[in-house]
Amino acid sequence: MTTGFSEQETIRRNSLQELIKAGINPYPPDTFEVNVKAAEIRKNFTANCSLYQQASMAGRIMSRRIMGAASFVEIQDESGRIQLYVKRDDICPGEDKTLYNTVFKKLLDIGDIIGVTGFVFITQMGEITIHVKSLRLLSKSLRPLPIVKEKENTVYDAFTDPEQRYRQRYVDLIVNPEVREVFIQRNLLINSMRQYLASKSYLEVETPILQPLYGGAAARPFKTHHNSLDMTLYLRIANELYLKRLVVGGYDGVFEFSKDFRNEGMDRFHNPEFTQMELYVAYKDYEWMMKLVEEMVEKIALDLHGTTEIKVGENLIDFKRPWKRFTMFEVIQHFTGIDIEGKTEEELVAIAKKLEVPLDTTMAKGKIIDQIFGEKCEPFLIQPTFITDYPIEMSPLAKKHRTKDGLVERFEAICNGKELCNAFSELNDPIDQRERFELQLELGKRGDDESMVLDEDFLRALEFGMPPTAGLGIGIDRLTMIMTNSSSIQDVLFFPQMRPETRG
RNA sequence: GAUUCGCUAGCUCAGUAGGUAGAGCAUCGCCCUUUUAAGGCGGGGGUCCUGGGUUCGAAUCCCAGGCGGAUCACCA
Repeated sequence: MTTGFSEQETIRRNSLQELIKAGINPYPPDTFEVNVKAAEIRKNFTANCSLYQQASMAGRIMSRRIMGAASFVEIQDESGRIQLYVKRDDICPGEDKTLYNTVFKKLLDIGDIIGVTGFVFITQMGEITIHVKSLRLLSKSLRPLPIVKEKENTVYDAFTDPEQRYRQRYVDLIVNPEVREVFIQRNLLINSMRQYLASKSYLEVETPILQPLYGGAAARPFKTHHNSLDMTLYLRIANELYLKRLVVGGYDGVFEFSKDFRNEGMDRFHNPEFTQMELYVAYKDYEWMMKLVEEMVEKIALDLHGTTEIKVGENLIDFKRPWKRFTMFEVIQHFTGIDIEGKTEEELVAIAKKLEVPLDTTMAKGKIIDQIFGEKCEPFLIQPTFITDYPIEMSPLAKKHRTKDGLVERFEAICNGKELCNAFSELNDPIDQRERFELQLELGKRGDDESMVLDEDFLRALEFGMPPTAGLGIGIDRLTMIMTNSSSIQDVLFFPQMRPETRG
């Protein structure tokens, strides 16, 4: 054979032809009536009960134990696995035993999707099982599945190669049930958050992903081109500036679950596309927003786990309100013993050097402080903690602090050593905003390739007047990682970004 | 991008002075009508990631490249 198929693939393709010859459509077009799921049976069925005498269910064959004229098969549907008992004389009541002897035993394989009807009973070994009365092929599988076995909570031959798991997520989902669970949790999390926001009567909106100017965050963008307009467009790095335009427009509470794109390095916390939820509420400030974040995240933990305490790696993280709060200066003093308040740029450089915090020449005062915080404080903040009052230089969209010179009304929540969200009292003074953009342009000239660009239309919107507004951005992938105890962002994305597959 | 580890059958892995490859499961054949990592007997299956080099001979040693993981740098 010069087909390029493996032995097992060839055998399955031959079986497919045999099925067709036997008059069986391996991919039948009609519906199969399912009246119960595996988990439902396993949950409700007890010895001698009269439930599920006419069970009809469909799923994928995951294992087979053939004992001559009777067989045990495990099939898996969306809800889990259940055992089938397939007896020759039951599925072949007449003289013709072809369905069992040939079709079932020879032509069906692990991985095939079948539909069965029968009654539920419990075997001598105590396993809840469907005694099959009829069996039908619903879809033939042409590739061998990895066979994962388990006994006494030990898993054998687990499908673990991360490259294959991420590239062929469908296989990962079939054979690794805990993976499926992570994405169910992700969906519950998003639903919980959406429900919380909807209950406050905020409006869920959609804003452009393709933007002529990228803004709202400090990051490098992806660049693309629109043919008809013959213009450069950028994939959004944040939705902040568009959402604020909507607040100018008169919506007092808007939020968006958004895919954002940043053209930067990848590691276990970063994928080029990721999901954020951004929220803007008029007539509120960052103090108010902290309360909202605590309440919302606590609710999510309760909705997902029924408790505020979540095990993440070695740590037990408690989302119970209220969370600890420190100002940026306080937390730096706490971890380094140095009070950096009121220090000049030169003094800060010296302090960073003393603390062995690496700097580069493009870093101005704000970035140096952020760097010290990132090196010396952030990794050690395990329990959810609000850090407040950031230097103005690193927050060009935040409002100046009402009492503290040189600072803005901003907070981040840190959890498990990583930023969970970022929020501030939004800058709504258009004159100040223009000056801040101009400062960013200066930083750009100095070599900071993440500095923001000036958005004239956004300034025009602000000039019409934006109410005082509190804004929030919260990383959905990061929050999902914490809530599902996942150590890599790739484990909470169905299809993490990968280089193209190569074949030698 | 840097450092480091890995890449051998469908899956998980072994391969030990360099002598042209092995196990378990899966697969194929036979036996077995309540088994469960079913069992018994027998069989097949591999561009050893790719390309060079050293050598009589390379999965194994050397060089270059590909892909992935981990750590670091930038960032959420």
